[in-house]
Amino acid sequence: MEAYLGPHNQPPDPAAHSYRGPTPRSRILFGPPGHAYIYTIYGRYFCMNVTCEVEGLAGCVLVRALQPLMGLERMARNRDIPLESKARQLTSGPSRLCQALALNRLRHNGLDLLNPHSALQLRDDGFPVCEVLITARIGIHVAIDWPLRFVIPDHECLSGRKSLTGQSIVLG
DNA sequence: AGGCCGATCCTCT
DNA sequence: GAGGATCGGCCTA
Repeated sequence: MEAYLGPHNQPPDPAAHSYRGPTPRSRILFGPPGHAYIYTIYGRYFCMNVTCEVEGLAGCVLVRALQPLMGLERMARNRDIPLESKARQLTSGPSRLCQALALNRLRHNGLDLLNPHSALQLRDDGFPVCEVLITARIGIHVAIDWPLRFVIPDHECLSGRKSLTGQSIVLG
């Protein structure tokens, strides 16, 4: 995951969509926490974030990768890649995982991920994360060395193998 | 009204 | 490792 900070932070995060204040696209970021912010990138892909700050402030995490546990064949079909593809090919990358889960801006932007009636929900599956590596974010052209990317070291499904240098922290 | 460009992915070398 | 696809959104005039 990667964090993108709202303009209330000092210094403000110039890589964030919320940098210049609310716009029609970024209004979800200024809403309540725990909601999906999905945007179109390069005219053909989507990326999904989870809003994190209280209503009125912006701040989110971009989900860059996930480990698929079930429905792998369906994800492969959604991605239009061979059914026997490895997990990494399915969901390693912010737009790949949106393809795999068939997430799009029209249907999923703004959904409350903590509402048990939502079509898309965020739940704790109890996965034991014991070590997190903090690195620079990927694919941006400003604030390129801010330590705001959080990864599980050496995980099979990591996106962007590059820039794996950073500070390691142990949880618990 | 027009122009620029991106929190990417895939293909080809 | 480099380059093209592709278009909505945001800025400037």
